[in-house]
Amino acid sequence: MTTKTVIAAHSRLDARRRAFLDAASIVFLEKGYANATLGDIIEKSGGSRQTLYALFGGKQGLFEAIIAERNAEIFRPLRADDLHNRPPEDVLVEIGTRFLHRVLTPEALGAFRLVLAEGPAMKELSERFWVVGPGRTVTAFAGYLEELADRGALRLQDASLAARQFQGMLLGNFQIDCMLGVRELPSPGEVETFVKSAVARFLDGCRAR
Amino acid sequence: MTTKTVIAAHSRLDARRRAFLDAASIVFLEKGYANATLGDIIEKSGGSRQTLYALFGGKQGLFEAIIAERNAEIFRPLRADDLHNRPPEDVLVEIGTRFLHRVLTPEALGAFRLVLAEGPAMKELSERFWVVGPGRTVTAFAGYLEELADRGALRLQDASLAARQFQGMLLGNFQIDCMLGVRELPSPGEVETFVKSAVARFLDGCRAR
DNA sequence: AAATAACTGTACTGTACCGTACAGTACTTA
DNA sequence: TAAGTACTGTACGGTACAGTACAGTTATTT
Repeated sequence: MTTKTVIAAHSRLDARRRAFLDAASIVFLEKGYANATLGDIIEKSGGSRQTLYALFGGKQGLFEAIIAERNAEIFRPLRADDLHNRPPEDVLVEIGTRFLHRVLTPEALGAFRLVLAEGPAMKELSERFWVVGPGRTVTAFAGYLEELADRGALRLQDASLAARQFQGMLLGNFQIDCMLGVRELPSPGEVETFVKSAVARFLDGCRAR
Repeated sequence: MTTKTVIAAHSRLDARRRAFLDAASIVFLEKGYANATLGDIIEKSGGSRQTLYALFGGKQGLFEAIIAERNAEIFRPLRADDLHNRPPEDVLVEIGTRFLHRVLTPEALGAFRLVLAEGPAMKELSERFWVVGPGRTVTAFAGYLEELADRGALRLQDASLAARQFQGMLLGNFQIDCMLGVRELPSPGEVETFVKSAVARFLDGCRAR
């Protein structure tokens, strides 16, 4: 078996894989895990049942694969190289805005809801989700706040606590309201206003006395 | 049919109703809507399938009934009469603590998760949930903040915005982490520390400049 | 062109479970 | 105690769907 064979084989399998993942992503997000049927997914993907089982082992395997992928996409690190020597206000506003724009999309909210719904039944799934998701971002915030505190730009007793408060403030009711479907997604303008206000209040709160 | 008859009949039906609600509550919270079976619930309740259908009309009717009940319980108004002329710090800390203790229970988190999970499939359920739940509490916070602003105790551009930030800060990652099951419920001490810190930061943030 | 790998399509099995029907049993009231 | 009400238990219909078996078809390599 030559290298060429392997590559060709891989690219063919990978194309099928992609088709399944894309189809499953749509169907699961639309109907939820339990109400999504493999028939729906197979039809939409253009593939066959047999191949699905060969690639993912079954419904749950497919589900976990799409959650992992969505997750990597949604929570991939926020680039912040361009913000190096800017004042904390600017940095937090900028990062906060990017964060919210990432999280407040139909796909991200849908993925979150799926994990919440199936969480009790798939424990390690929610753990993996948390580690690369909310856990990672809050750690990143905490790191930056710690740095500010070390430089004396802020007074903090507990950077991790502050980071959790900050992240909560940002997500605030946006996430809940949007997941519940009681409001549409905020416009970029609304996000910006909200973040600026939150950052100002937060930083002033950290500087008082 | 005399009054006595009616009362007696009611109390009998009500006892059955209770048994079903209690059982369903446990089973739904444990397994999620889709994975909970009526068989489980009937067995646990000690009642019969027939009576379940007579009382609730089916699975969804039962589900909505338990969500409504849980909701009324979890989000019943927080009494605050005792806090009348206390300083804002004390009031917010006290109310915030009570709020968190209400929301951070297995039952409340479970109900929340169920509604989030089934939300898209049951639209008006999530709306009703929001109105008496998160919506009501954020409105209450906004009202109080507005009052403080009118008295000049605080400077606020937008009380509703501030209330959403405050509520988000409180729930912060507690709610997410606990719903995902990646941490245990916080101890009363941890809640208190967290709320005090959040309130201090928030109020200082509202007073700066 | 032969051989093999990568699929597709259909059909089937088995099971789980919602909802209904019905016949029977306990409790309540008069 | 008779009449009615409030149930229970079992059994069954119907359906939906995950997973498997297998025979056939198209691409890829040599």
